[in-house]
Amino acid sequence: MTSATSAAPASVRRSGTKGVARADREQQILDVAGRVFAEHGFTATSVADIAERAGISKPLIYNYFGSKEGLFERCLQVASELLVAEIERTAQLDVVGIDRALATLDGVFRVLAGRPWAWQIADDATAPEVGLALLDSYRRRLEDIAVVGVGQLLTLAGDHDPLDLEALTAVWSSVFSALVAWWIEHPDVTPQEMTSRCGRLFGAVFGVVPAAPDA
Amino acid sequence: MTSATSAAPASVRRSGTKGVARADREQQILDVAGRVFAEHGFTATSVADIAERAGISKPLIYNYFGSKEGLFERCLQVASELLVAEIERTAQLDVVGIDRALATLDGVFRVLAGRPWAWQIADDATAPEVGLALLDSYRRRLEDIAVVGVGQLLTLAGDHDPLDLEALTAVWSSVFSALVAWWIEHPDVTPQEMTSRCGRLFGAVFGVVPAAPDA
DNA sequence: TTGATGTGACTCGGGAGTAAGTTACCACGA
DNA sequence: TCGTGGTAACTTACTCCCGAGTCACATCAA
Repeated sequence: MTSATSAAPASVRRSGTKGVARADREQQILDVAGRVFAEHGFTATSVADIAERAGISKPLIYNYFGSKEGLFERCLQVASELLVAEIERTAQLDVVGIDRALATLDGVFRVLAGRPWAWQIADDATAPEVGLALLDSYRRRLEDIAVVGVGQLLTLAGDHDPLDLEALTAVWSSVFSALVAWWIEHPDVTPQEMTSRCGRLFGAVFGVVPAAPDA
Repeated sequence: MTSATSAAPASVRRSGTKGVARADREQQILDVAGRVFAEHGFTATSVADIAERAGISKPLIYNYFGSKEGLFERCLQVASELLVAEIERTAQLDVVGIDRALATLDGVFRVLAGRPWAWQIADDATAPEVGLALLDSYRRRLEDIAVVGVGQLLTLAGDHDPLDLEALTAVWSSVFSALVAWWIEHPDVTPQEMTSRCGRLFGAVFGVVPAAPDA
């Protein structure tokens, strides 16, 4: 209708707005960036690659996020808020022991559906200086919660060694990461299926069948 | 004679051999490189950094290893041979279940003493193309062994789901990595202490006290 | 003297970051 | 209903620096 479309260059898009609002575009970039950062790590990821995958140009990223580090920080922030909120919510529930672990896993799987990179991004060994502080506080908050659950288990077993607590907490975090990583490699599996799978595995390992979480 | 050397600086060492044999120097470079690669990942590590930490110059590394990727591959190879040999040795023993897991951990901790990077290097998400094949075959050999042990546990619990086996194997590998990583952050702890710590933790988690390995 | 060990000083490509321009949407007045 | 500016969204085409890889040469043990 509007006249201008008459001799519009059908194939090649040139510069100029595409009618996408800044907020939407930022969201889209964050999603792509999070995925790529999680896959290759901060250093091995190039801004040009993110731009290409997002179907935009590099300067737009700099326009919206200032720098590669700024983009990474925003990704971390998104992931942090998402996960910490969910895990703190689960920690409020009055379940303990294995059932608490399962409930936490279940919540995280639900939150992570569609953006599984949010968990992986915290394990980046190549994160820039500025991100380290954020990363640390983020990890610390998650570990503070894990320590409580793990501590219950160890106390129950009569183990009061603080280093044992520290080590087992690290192990538990790692188990969590491994399950998420496995899930990412099996995209067809739903969060619900993951939770019931974890239930089975916990049962086999601990020799008990935990109560099924409300599915 | 040569004009510039007029005021020959007594302190600064210039070029020329330092009397170190190639084999020794290669070993030294591999050790430094493995450490740095494990810490920062392949991409985030610069050859110049490795050279500086080893107290030599960059071209010597290229002279001995051809390229950054070549150096990385050699590191992988060293780590692979070291660990696969030890784990296959342990797999020959006729212990099963938790005791087998403990025996494996014990052997690996002993092998890793002094070069803990050998385990971490396999988890590099930024590894170059050429290293990927090597990395995969390396991981696969370790996992083939892990699968047997994990399979015993699951079968015992009446779980015959192949995906469960796959997931739990990934978890077990991850537990292994976490314990090694924790150990690296606590350099004072001896391999023997690590093994007994693992025994305690396993006991707490599995609710049984496993037989102590021959220390 | 010869060959192994070793280095200073380069080249060159790739990726972070930038300057300046281009296009489309959207008020607002006539 | 139509221009018409103003501004937000977007790009091309750069600069610049850091790090991989190289070359020619220096030193020393035998």
